[in-house]
Amino acid sequence: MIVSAKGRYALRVMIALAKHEKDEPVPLKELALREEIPYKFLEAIMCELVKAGLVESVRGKNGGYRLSAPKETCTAADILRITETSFTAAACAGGSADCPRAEMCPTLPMWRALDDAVEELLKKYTLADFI
Amino acid sequence: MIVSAKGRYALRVMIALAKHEKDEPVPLKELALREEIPYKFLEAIMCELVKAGLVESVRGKNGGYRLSAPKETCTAADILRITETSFTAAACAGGSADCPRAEMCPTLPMWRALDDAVEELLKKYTLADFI
DNA sequence: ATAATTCCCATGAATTTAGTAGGAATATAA
DNA sequence: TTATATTCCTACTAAATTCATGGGAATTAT
Repeated sequence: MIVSAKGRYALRVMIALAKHEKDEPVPLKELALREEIPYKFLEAIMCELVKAGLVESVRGKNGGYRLSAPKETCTAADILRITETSFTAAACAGGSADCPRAEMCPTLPMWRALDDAVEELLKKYTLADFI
Repeated sequence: MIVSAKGRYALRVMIALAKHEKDEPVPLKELALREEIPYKFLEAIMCELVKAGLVESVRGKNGGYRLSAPKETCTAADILRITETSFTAAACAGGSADCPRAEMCPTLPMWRALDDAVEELLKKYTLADFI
């Protein structure tokens, strides 16, 4: 029930990008160095962020990454939803409830409520708030 | 960021014990069978619950387990705090903040707030509420 | 004594998370 | 056009954690 390193790295990198006011993209090399995140691991994370549309990439020389939306509109929830393989408290609380006990499970409402509470809280923090 | 099987098992077993109105203890064998939890795994879980004082054990023949407090006073937070090896959202948010970045970490307040929100919510659910 | 039980310690299997490696594709600039 | 800096893609390995099992000692009612 802990946020993964991947998720924390992603948040850190997004904050770093948010701090970078200029329009020129920031290369991975620089991000990895400055934020002390393993280069290749971060590469995989950036790929997910790009696919999710949170970040834009520019290929080739002088390329790199930049936020694809203003820092005021990107929330911690947006980021962690992508990096956390399971963003829910209990697997059964998710949409694909394959738990055979789901029907009569007395705790399901609690897991749902927990998910909602977490989501609500994380939505309150935008990248701008961290700067 | 998911609640472990161990935690869910623990909650289920505690609910089962709460349902058992009689004063006689319920043996592990019966609990494991009824709740479809691997016997030996549950044994380890019960051991932790006993050590934490949530459950009383009676050894020897006709022995077993029973709640050590009324079902109205034991909350989901009490149970999960014990079974989840990390009950916090981010390791750094815990008391033993060994993260070298803790000083200047912009996200720490969020992790703290998240922990608080989770704890508050889980405290609202007592064993009695699940029955 | 016997049987039913909890307790304790050690080990193994499965899954997930974290991190690494190599090279193809793309774009800039000299 | 060639060198260089970059992202993108696929596969793999290592480490950690979670889940589960096994064997037997201690305890207690009958």
